[in-house]
Amino acid sequence: MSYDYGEMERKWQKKWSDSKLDHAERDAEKPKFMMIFAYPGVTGFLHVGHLRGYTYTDAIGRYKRMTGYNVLFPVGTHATGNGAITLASKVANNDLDFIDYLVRNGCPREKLDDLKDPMKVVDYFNTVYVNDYWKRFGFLADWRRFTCTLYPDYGKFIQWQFRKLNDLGLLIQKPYYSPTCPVHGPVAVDASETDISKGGNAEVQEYTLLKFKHGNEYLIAATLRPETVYGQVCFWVNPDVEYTRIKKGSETWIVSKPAAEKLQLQKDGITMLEPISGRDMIGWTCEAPMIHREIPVFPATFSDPNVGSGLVTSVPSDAPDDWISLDALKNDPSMAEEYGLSRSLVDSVEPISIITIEGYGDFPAKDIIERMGIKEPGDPRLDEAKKQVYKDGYHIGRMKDTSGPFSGMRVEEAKEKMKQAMLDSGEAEIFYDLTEEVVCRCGRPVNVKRIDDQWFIDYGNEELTERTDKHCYDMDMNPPEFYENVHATLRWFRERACVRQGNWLGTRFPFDDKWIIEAISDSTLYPLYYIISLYANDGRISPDNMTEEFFDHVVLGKGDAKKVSENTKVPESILASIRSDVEYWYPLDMNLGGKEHMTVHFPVFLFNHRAILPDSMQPKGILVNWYITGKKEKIAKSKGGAQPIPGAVEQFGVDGMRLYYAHIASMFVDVEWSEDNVMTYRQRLDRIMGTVEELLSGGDAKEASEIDDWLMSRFNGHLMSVRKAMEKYDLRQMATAVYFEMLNDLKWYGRRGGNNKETVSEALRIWISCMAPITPHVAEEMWSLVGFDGLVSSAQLPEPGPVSGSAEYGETLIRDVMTDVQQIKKVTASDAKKIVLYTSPSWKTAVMRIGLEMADNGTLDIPTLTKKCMADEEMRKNGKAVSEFVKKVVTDLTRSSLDSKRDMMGVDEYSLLASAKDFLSEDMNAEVIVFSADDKDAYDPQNKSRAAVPGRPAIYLE
RNA sequence: GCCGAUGUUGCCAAGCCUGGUCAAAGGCGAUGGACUCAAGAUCCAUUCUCGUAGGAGUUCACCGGUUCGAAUCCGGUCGUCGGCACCA
Repeated sequence: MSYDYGEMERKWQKKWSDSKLDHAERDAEKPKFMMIFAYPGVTGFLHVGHLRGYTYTDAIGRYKRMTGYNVLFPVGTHATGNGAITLASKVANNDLDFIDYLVRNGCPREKLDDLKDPMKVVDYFNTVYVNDYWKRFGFLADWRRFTCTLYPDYGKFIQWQFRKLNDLGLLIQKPYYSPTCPVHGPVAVDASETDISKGGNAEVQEYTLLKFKHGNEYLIAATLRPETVYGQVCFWVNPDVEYTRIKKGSETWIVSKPAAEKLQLQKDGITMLEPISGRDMIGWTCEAPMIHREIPVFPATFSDPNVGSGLVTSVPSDAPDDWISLDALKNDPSMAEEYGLSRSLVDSVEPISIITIEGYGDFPAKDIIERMGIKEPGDPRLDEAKKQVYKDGYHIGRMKDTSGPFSGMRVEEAKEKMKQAMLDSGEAEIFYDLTEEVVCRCGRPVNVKRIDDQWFIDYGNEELTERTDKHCYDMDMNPPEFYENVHATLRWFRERACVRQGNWLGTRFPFDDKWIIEAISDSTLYPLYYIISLYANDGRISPDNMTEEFFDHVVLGKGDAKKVSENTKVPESILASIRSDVEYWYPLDMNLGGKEHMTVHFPVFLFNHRAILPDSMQPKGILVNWYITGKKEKIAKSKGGAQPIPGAVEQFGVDGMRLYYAHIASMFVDVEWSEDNVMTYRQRLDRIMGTVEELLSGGDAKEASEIDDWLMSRFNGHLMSVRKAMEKYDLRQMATAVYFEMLNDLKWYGRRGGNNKETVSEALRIWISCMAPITPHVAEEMWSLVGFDGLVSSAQLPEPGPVSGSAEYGETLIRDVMTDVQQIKKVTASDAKKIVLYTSPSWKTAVMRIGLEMADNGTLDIPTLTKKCMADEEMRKNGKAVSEFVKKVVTDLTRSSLDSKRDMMGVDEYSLLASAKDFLSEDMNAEVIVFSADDKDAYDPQNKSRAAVPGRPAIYLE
């Protein structure tokens, strides 16, 4: 049996929309709940992983709606950055893989021409996200409020946000070092390669420039390892390279020509002087920084004028290149001769051991060379050797006692300290360089340039950090680990570059429009904007109206309404309405996002709220969800290999997928996508629909019986656990109760002959209401099938009625008996034709009752209970059996919950089993006879009745 | 390396905070049975090991500790995953 979910989905989505369920309007009568999921970046088609978090959001919103809240659930997209530009350029360049990806995901071919324009790309995906994903999934989002970070009105809001940050002194300017094309300015260096034609994987690396005094000029070496200066024994110059002198302030430096050009980009007051050949410098001595020793200048061909300064200080102990080059020089007398170096000078240079690394000897460089079998300078494996020894040294190394005041420090720490010491004494400077050659798409070389006027948001501000941190304690964050860790993350934040130049989409920086506000910084305060976007979208206000004064008024309540109205040309009534909306909806109650947001988006979201908005508008909750993964790796949008959403929806149905997301795992673990798993959820929905149909077509017992009490008690219990679970947004626990436990209970109800119309109807009302948050379409379908009024989506979740332990206990007993019989059958491998049950003798029940009373008063122990029992004459006759049973009862009562025992005592087991005789007999296909163990005439050939205790009838099979 | 998360019975995944009712929920898969000409779906049962009476034994990454008692608390080790900044 299979249902047409597609038709069902369309039908109910239309009804929701017709009854404006998706509209959220201020309603002072109702408590509000405002929620969002972190809007996605416009970078391609979404995959089944994204819908996980979105589905949680909608389900939570629907639940809140059904428990009395007025819910605002707006959506939008984030298109800032170069994503859309990249996509557009791929289309423009006729990238066949990419075009295939578009078409495979449902993009019509005739649309392709349009998509050469980045803005059209954004529009296209905005439509796809809203129509093909969110609406298709049945979300009750308020579509009228949709916004995108590239909309002009959104831009106005962001500019206002930056004005406020500036007012608060949180915008600061300081130098920043960025890869820059001489013509196009700063460029983005990343693998997507929109700005550059070569070098997408390059990174900016920080070198320490060390100054070696020679006469009244300086040889400049660049190093990544300032901590090794105590091991310097000589200096390398490439004899075949022409270097240059430069004027740096009042000093004269010697560096390679490319280095001189790069330095001009980063440092002030540099002028080029005359060149000098490397060969001429060989045989000089110079004074090494920090250690202030004269060291000789030796020839080395490995030093590359394009890397660093083109000059290298030599630390043979820890640098494989240095070790092997020194070795070569020592072992080849002709080489020394060629450069006029004396034998004794060369021999006098001995490596100094400076760092101890576990697994290495005194000279790590030597060890690694030998281990890798490297024999001579120029071996390409030296690069790998260098990386390895650097890495090990940095992470696990310690400075030996040859390192002066830095002796004993961990390398990691010594590195910073030594660098700082040399910077302070003027013996060193900082220099940035790229790890590989980068070429702009215009063909010109990209180098690191100092930008003096880079803007930052000062997240390092102590006062702000303190206040934000404090607010976090008042928030509801899930998982709890995030609540714990967010404080450390907030403290870790420093200044963050918030604007950039170049080929990017985004909002212009309000104080200098050569800058564009970057992607993280324009997506921090945006939930607030959804309240205002409603008015911008329907034309009641336009971007021109949205001045600083306007936002100050509607968001912060500043200014006189009349004046603001005059200045902004927005009617007073509109201003008042927006202001009331803001006051009603804000703060945001829940912000849901994927785990990648924990260290970036969520903290800046919190910082900006705390900085700009008053106490009453601070966010209340954050919910983090984990991923759906592919085999082995995260399903990435960019890879495009994941199953397209529309196809998945076709295959599994929206509700099947929604149920899958809700139930497959806790929100806080990654889940591997598996079509088989999703399919089983779809089948479960089939089964549920079938069960409802069966229940409706059943007869009517008129009189309610024990099984009806049982079912209602169970359902009330489930209803309570559903509410409890949803308090914590625990959709999984909720789904377990609704789609598994409740279904099983209904099956059992039927199996036990339950068919009272009223009970069934009441149970279905509860059941279907509980399904509405997660599988709303199926719920609506069944709701109307049963004949309930209106839409379940706008109904209220029933309040749970009483739960009766004793009503539930009876069925537990019957199931236990059935399990035990199965168990015995299995062990004895027999197929019993006759099943005899013996309920507990009354004296055991009496002992249990007395024991329970004592446990209630806390006076339960073995001797006292024994004494109390022996006071009874009847019991004394069974003396030995009683004392043994007392022991059992006492351990039993101390271990298990007293409630369950109380429920047990409230039931007459004999009549219960007797009334279930027919059912048991039929179900187990055997004759069933029930005796009380008190019955002297009972049929009991093996004296099994002895074993009977309360809650556990004895069983005899034959 | 630093910070964080995580390791449960064939697989997925609850339980862990708040120790006992835990051989450990639920789902998937598998096996047997019912239904069916048959397949699928559905329903029932079983699914760590042993066991001709409802029991016993050994388990929750590994080692050690606390406790009358540990999957749960503490310490250590190993493995896996994520973040480490201008990237959304």
